[in-house]
Amino acid sequence: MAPARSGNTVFRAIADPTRRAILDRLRAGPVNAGALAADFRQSRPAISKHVRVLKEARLVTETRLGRERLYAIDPVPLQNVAGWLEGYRSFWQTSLDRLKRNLEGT
Amino acid sequence: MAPARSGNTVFRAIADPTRRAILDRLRAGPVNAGALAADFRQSRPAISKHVRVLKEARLVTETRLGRERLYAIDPVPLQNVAGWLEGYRSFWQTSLDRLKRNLEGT
DNA sequence: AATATATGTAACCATATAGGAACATATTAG
DNA sequence: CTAATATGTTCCTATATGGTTACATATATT
Repeated sequence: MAPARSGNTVFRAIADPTRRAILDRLRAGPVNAGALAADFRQSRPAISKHVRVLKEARLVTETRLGRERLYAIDPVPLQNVAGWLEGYRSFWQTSLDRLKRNLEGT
Repeated sequence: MAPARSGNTVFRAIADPTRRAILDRLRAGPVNAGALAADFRQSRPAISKHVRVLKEARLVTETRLGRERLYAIDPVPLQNVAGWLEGYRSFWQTSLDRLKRNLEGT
């Protein structure tokens, strides 16, 4: 497999619905691993591995507090995705315009 | 596996760098399968399968012209991703503000 | 010190994914 | 009709992914 350019890890990280849900959960504020896992139906190790992927993508930061670990969101790498999307914004604009024109009979 | 909510297929589709490259290529205009594959180092079947994933995500449309097939981009499903990102835009704004404040020593 | 708690890691499994070579199908050219 | 062309599909392989249970490690509690 390719060396996983840092850009790609973000796209890969958000590809999984559980990981997106974790990010959504972290938007409400930092939580420790146990509380986070409790919000999901998967096992704690499963969530732990998802968190690891998110950490590798720099989307989640970890703060150790005694035996606990607090996870918090870092949305900055998402700008990568936003940037990529920018290149398509004009396209879907014109797609919508075209649709609108068609609906209006030109 | 989960029933693959239509939203998720888009995230999954753009997770692969080759597929993003295909979309980027299609932004320059529609191409037929052969021309498209010629632009990549992978085999034609490999590209064909990537295109299939993109079609399932409704990101690519196919037009049959005799024995050729023209592929074109349909960026509309990307709005799904853009919409999801919106929920984070304010966050990275404040992240950057915080960084800026720190750099400015306040 | 001994026990309990919080959490990651290892080992293992099933399935998904990406890729290639060979084959099937459809359409156009001669 | 037959050959050539454009393209998808099948089959197979290797690796990645997501998940679980059992185990390891670190920190707190008593």
